[in-house]
Amino acid sequence: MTLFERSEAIFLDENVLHDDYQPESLEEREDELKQYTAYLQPVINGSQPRNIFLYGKTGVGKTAVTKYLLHHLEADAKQYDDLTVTTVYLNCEDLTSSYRVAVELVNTFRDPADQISRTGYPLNAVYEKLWNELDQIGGMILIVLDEVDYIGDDDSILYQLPRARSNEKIEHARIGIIGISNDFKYREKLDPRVEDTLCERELHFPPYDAPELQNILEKRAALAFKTDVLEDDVVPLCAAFAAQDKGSARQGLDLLLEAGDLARRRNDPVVTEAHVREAKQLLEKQRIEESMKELTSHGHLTLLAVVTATVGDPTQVPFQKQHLYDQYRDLATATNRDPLGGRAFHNHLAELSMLGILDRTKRNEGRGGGIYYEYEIDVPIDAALSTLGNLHMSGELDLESLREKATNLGLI
DNA sequence: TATCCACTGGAATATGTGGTCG
DNA sequence: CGACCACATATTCCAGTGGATA
Repeated sequence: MTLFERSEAIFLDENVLHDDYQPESLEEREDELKQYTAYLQPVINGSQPRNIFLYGKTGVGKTAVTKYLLHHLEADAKQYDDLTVTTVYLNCEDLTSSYRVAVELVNTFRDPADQISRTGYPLNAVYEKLWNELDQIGGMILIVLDEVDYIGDDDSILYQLPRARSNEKIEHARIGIIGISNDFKYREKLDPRVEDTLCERELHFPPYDAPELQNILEKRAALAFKTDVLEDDVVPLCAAFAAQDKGSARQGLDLLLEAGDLARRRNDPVVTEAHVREAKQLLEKQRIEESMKELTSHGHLTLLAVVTATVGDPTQVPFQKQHLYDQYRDLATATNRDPLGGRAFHNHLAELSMLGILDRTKRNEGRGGGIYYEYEIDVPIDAALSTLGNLHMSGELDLESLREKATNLGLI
């Protein structure tokens, strides 16, 4: 009996739709590409590279264009004997401080057997190690910091790096930084010293509109899918969904991939509009489950408090903090945890709202009422319960009876 | 128009964990 | 081991907030 069998039905090469795929040519970004190339020109000439700052929403090609250009830059530099170009790409999404970024950089340069740990050293010691590594490599070193805005208020690395040479920390290397951010207000938050060095050259990436997205998706779809497996309205629909949301190509590609995968799993011969719509819901659901899993146990209890309150009295549905806090404290005691203070609980509610798991509405009832938020669960209750059920605290809590009650009340 | 409610949200400070180094 | 280090989470404190109401 064959357990695994390669399905030949839908895809030619689904990797083309994945995040890390590097296309041969880039669509719809000619102007940015031209400008960007000009900014990088000094590198080839062997002079001090300019720091470049890119901003634009997620999935508008910032990272793709950067990787594409740096790839070419490294390759084209090989023809000049007196020039070595090294590029480093670093995504800062879980590097929340300059310290972490420095550690990460040192580790990417070092041998896997010779890594340093994320804590323990004084900040200066890590910088020293970093200068050493950079100096050993020498030549032109371009450091890409994707999602720089994740580095919090401590931006010291952003002015240490470009100045390292003039401060005589290093002598054999010239450093250029390319910062990428999807928060264009980030620039204003920067330390002025950082702002004028990091943002020497700027490039703005606007969102794609529907026709542009459609063009991009069509090019990729042609490579990814077999001929005639896509119904005519599939690509336009993916493009439209992505355009009306954020104008992100990433989103459109994910949608296309998921729709294709859905069709393949069902052994459907073609991908239809219905697959796309279903894929959209599936992706959304995955996103939310993902963010629910990453919460701390108090975060989970907070969510559970909202569920409990909702099931307890659905007529009262948007709840005020105090009511939820009472529920939460009962749950915490029931699971032998010390309940958090009110302020911390408030932070958890705020975080859940940011993630789109709770819906938060500001209210002001004036004298006798005051200003407060009302919270309401914004994901299906059974989804919340099943995700919570898969986590560590299952067993300590009677989620089943909650589910039962919710079912009886018609909430599921 | 001044008041007042029920929080909100910033900031300073504390606690606990996981790490280096001599 | 003890002195130090960075960091995530919490706690404590408190100055706003802003519109319905007296």
